Amino acid sequence: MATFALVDCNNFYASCERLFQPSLRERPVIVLSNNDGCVIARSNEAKTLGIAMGAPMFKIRKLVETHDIAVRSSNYALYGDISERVMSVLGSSAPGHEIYSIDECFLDLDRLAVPDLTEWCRRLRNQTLQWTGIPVSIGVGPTKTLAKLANRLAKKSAKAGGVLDLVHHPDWVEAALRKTSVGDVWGVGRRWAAMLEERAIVTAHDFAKAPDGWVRQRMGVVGLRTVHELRGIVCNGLEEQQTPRQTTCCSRTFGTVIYDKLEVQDAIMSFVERAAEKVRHAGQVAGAVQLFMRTDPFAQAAPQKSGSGSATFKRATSDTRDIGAAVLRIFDRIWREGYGWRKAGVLLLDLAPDGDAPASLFDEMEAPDGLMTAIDQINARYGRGTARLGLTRKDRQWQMRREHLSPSFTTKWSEIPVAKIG
DNA sequence: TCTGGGGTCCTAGGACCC
DNA sequence: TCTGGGGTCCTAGGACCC
Repeated sequence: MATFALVDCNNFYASCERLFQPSLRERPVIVLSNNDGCVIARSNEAKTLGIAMGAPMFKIRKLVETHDIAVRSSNYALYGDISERVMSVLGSSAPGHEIYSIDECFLDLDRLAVPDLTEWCRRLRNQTLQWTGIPVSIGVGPTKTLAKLANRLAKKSAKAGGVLDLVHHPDWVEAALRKTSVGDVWGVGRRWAAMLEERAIVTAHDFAKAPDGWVRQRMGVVGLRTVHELRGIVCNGLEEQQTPRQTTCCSRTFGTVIYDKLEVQDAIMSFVERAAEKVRHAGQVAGAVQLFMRTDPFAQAAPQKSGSGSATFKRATSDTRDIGAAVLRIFDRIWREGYGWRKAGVLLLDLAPDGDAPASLFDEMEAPDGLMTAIDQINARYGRGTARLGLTRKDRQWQMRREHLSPSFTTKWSEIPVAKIG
């Protein structure tokens, strides 16, 4: 039987924040989304206090003050760095692994010959904690979906000690399925959960028993795969080598509503810079670009509007100037005066590896002038944004709020923590 | 006053072709 | 005027994930 483990970092962002600020270990911690808008990570204590995932900050301010909850703006440079450390510990522990997200990793334990898998998992857990400072939970199952499910239970149950193995305890599977509500199954989101519950399919166990034809019709092949995986039939294998991205996006909600065209243009041009940088870093070029913008959906009284447009490049590119010029044309076309714009974004589409981008037949190849490479090198050395094209102005009113940002402990020399002895 | 950002995959429907 | 089946490609939108 196949044996998958899912290793999941506990409250990952909150754990990262605590890593370099031990004083946070005695306090509940929450981490906020971009713009300090809503809660995206909570320590256990914060969960116990009733802070919901995704709760808007302005609605829980009272709770935060009352319980002296530590608040942090999200710091992805820090989390990405810690994630790499955790993944390298996990990756070297098992015959095969797949980094599934910033805080999750599937392991292939098929070929791992150990007498007691639970014991082995406990040791991996301790080792990860010791080497990286990040606590993890481990679920083991015959499919990825069941490993996920086991992981949830491992995290919730006190006596599991952070590890639950459903492969070597097949008699636990049914109880595990009964204990899990259908909406907590991997692959079942809000919409489908509501649809299923309406039809008295409430637990993962109910779902696993649903007839194939019905599931196929209501939820397509994706839903059917999930049902099969709950029954222990492998539909999703381990994807060891990560496939290159097909799209890259840079979008932001502005710190405030913006009416001024140049102001919006400014923001958009900085998204272009960032998105182009990303694809160059991945060694890719984009075949097309899309721009979108919208007003504030929460400002119900204000007139709502959204706009978008796209352009295809004659020759795929990662040059900020090409992309910027195309986006500017789209922007002029879709801009509407008199609306309070709140969010915009730039998507780069049809990404392909640089080098074998199909040139159009009659296009003379222009040699790259090296400007982009030079800019990237300067920024890699002296920090993002050191060298930029003159596409944007200095005052950036659209910029997001990050009022609770922790230092870049691991990614900036100037902010590295200092240990004083004596 | 204040509600994130960045992805993937699948499906339905339209345009077009033989 | 009306009449068919079968295929591909593309796009928009909807579902999901973290």
